[in-house]
Amino acid sequence: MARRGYGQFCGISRALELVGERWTLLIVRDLLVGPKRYTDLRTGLPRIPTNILSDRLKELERRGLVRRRVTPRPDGSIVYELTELGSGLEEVILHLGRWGAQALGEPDEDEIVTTSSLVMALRTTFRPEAATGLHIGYELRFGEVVIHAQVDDGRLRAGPGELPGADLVIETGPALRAMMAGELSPADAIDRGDVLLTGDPALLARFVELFRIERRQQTRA
Amino acid sequence: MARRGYGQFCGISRALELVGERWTLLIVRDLLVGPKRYTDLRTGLPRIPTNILSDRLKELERRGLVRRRVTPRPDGSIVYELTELGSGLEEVILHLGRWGAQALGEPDEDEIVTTSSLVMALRTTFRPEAATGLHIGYELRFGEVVIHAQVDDGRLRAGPGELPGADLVIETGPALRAMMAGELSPADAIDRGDVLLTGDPALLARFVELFRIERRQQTRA
DNA sequence: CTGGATCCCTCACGATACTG
DNA sequence: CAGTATCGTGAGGGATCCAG
Repeated sequence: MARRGYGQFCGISRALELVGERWTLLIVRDLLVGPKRYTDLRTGLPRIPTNILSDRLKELERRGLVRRRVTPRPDGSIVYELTELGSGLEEVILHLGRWGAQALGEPDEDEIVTTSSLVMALRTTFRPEAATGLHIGYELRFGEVVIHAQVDDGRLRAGPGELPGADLVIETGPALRAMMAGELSPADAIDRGDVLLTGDPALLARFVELFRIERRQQTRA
Repeated sequence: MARRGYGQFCGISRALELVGERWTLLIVRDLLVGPKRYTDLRTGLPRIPTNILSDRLKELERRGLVRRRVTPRPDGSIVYELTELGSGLEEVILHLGRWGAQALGEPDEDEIVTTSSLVMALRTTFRPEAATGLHIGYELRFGEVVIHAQVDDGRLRAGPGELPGADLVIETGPALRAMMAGELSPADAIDRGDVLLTGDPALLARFVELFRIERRQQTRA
């Protein structure tokens, strides 16, 4: 997108010149979950052409958002990770995801759910005010994707992989969004067989209070 | 950017499919300041090709972010305004501008400042916590661009045009960013002749407390 | 296997001219 | 004022190939 910039001396323009190109913010989204190798990024973004991924990473590095690092031996592989400047985009991406979630609807048949997108979906929809005093560990299984979310008194730690000793393991699919959007009650979802639980079933109702897709963005606090 | 979408069932992807194309978020930025006619938008975005502006407006309307409205007689002109969905992007854009402002540096010689971009710059950098109990009206003149900012106890109303009876009128240029970023003290700016004041000069120091470009984004509250 | 580079093709975007 | 029409260019898409 920065072929010739926007010609405006403005923070928003500058931001778009830095990360406004196609695919760029999705790469940042995945890197917000943690450092990743080239192949990890390709796996998380199956539709990105390899030359584009290569271009974007080089530009992001040149612009100071991403650092290319060789991990210590013995594996000695290359990982890409966000610099402090790049990490500063977290709030932007969380707000973007919050806004976009209300436009999600049902998944298109060619749309997939990836590990990083699901982790970020939880971070996006988490409501700290609903989590005061709570200590719950969730494991979430969406098709092949397995992630976890540990809620501790208004704080969330969400990441890839399972959570041994989780209070509740939720196996589900597209019904998850419907529940989080308040279009489908947890009870109905269970009845329909849209979710499979292992652990305390009451914690599912709690889950949809903690992670919620708001119908409408609040206009201004 | 949504030629074929990203193929991911994810709020961030969906958001980028809706507003990720080039120029789109700058159009939304301008519309956040208020409804605008086609020509107003062209003036505010001099580098946008007219067919692209036309395309973007049509797509934004089709996607439910923008409404095309004919103003009541006698002028009967056409204005574009944000729907509630479109207005929901305000937080995204404010965060984006906050992040991008730290990468601004000195203006390139072909970069301009527009009315809407300056209004949004103030909204972006406003710190409510620095404004408790204050009641100040500023008029800001940046080249040809004239805008105003009325601060009232933690709230900001910023818009285009002058502010009759302003407590302080600030005439300035690129030095404004340097001051807001803490790279240039208000006193030095006055000494150098980089700003021209009409009103209480002490309110300039207050201004740079109210509107500040942070060096680094806070990583996470 | 990872971490890319290369090639070709298409279509979105850019520049400009023109119209109701 | 509010766009449409036309046409050229280059970024992005897709497949394949290559080096460590």
